[in-house]
Amino acid sequence: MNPEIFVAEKVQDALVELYSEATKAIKVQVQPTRKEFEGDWTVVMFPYLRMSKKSPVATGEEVGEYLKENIEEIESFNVVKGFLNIKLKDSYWDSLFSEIAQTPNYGQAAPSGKTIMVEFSSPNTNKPLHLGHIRNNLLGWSVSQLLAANGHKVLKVNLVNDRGIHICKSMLAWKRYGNGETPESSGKKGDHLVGDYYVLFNTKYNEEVQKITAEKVAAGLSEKTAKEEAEKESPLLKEAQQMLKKWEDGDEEVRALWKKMNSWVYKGFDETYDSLGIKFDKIYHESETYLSGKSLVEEGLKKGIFFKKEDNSVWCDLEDDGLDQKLLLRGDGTSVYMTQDLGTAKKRYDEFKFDEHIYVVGNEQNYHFQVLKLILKKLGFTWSDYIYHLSYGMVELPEGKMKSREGTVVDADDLVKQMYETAKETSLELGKLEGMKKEEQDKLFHMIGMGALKYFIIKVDPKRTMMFNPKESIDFNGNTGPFIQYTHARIHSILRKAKELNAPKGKLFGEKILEKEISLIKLLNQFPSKIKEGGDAHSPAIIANYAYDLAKDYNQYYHDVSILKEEDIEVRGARLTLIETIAKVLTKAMGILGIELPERM
RNA sequence: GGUUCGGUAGCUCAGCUGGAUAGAGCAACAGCCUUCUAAGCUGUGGGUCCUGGGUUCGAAUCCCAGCCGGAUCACCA
Repeated sequence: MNPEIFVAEKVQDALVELYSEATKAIKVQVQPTRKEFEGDWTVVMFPYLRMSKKSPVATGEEVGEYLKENIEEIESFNVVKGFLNIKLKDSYWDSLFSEIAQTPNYGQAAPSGKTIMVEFSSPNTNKPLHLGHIRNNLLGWSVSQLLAANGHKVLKVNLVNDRGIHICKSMLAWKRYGNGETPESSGKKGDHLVGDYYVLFNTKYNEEVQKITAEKVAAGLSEKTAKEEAEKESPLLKEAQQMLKKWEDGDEEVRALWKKMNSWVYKGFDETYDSLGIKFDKIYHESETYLSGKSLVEEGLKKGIFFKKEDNSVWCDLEDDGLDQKLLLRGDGTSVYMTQDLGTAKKRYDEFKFDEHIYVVGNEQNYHFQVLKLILKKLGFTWSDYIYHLSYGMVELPEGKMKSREGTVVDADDLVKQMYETAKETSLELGKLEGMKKEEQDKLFHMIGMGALKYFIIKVDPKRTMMFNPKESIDFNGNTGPFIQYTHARIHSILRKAKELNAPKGKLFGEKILEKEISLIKLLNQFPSKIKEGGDAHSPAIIANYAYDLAKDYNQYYHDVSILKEEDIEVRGARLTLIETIAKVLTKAMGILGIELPERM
């Protein structure tokens, strides 16, 4: 049984026995004893003073005395002010440890029977992925793994935004200025090639706008109105809009080009996903879903949930819920973003009957999801309560927000490459990889580079805006992925040597367990509850910070104790099992975050 | 203006279901490699936990008000 619950129960019993049944009304709060005091668990006595009618110290003494008399597992106690510190016997920790060590796949919860759908990534196909997408992808992936560790069946889905004016802009620029350039002919990655034409479109468009504005200003218009008009009148933009219209009408030539350029992009995306270690169970394309949801809106209109305006557009009034009116269908009957999302949500529910649907989408869409849930609820779908928007903050640079127009975006592929290079440089400098094959080294550098990047991003609470400084780059020392990877590698180094020495594992500490060992066991014992907590909070950051705590504690232990030189063969065996268990837990924890741990580095 | 998220060390971040003297890492400084990998360990310095009230035996944590910053309130997606 979990020691925390064990202590809580025993204290509760003692309170009832000593004072009154009424103490049951106040839940016993057990917390780990601060390390400057002696003991394992601390119970605060203040809430029970009314029942005991004694001073905090006297109450603590009385409860402690009762526990020591009656509970076999309790070694001793002390009272400081109103805090009752309880120390459990070494044998208790020893047997708890052996239980943990023997649990296969420790930390993995039993199947819950629940199905959870997680939508994440959801890129546009007109430009390559950047740092913001990386945060999204890493969050989506690790949350999925975290939910799986909680025993849920997880469906990872990606909704690719493959149609719209943005891709038409790239297409138009390519057609007009591209000379038939392809990824093969240019040697560029497909998504970057298409992205370059998107940028080119904007450059040409801006030139055009500037020129027209100047003409209008010369004709007597004010700077502001001239610019506004120019932006609308730009022939280039009009052409892109026509292209979109043609696309919607199924124009063969436009569709063919669209297909071709998107296929380049997908190939590029696949490479990026691959380097990040990300896979999906299902990929949706907006070109297939963008018309859905209309029938839902019409249904709601019939039921009187929505209303029509003079121009035939359909709206939902959310003013009673403290929000505004929301457009659901344009005057010409075409759908908007919200319409599609309503439609796809229903389709997905009908298909999978999910118990929860998580959308990993940036916090700029908080309003959208608030409205989405509300409208689904108004339409009578009770499962709207099980939609959860995992909202995350932007990644900012020291200069401020990333802006594609100003060229301040941090490209995902560049960053991955840079991480690899830094890992390589650092590793070679330290020179610990003699005798390792080139390919293995390459794999390792990628593992370390990605470990650094992923950990850096995941360890921050999702809802916070986070800072990324490319100049200082990502650290490899301290509270980082490589630190944990390194810890793991060193444990394995010891285990390898132990094997050579034929040292036995699986022994028990008996009475020779050290304080530091007990605190490591306590930490190991927390793992399942951390997984639960992280899952509830939808925050893999909790797991990341836990893994660091464990690795950090291990490192201190490592410097205090010689495992292989320990003469007592029982103790040595127990220690080997302890560090092996730590390695196992680290592997599981970091696996949830999508970070691999090497056995050598 | 409405809604919403944030404000903790010079910097990046933990801690927030109320508990004892608020923690890491980076940066600075001082130590530790014939000993299981020094991507490590030990130590020093560094704080009006945005401000002001309130609740409580006890508030970084909960409530209220205010200040600052982000996001959003589109016939874009």
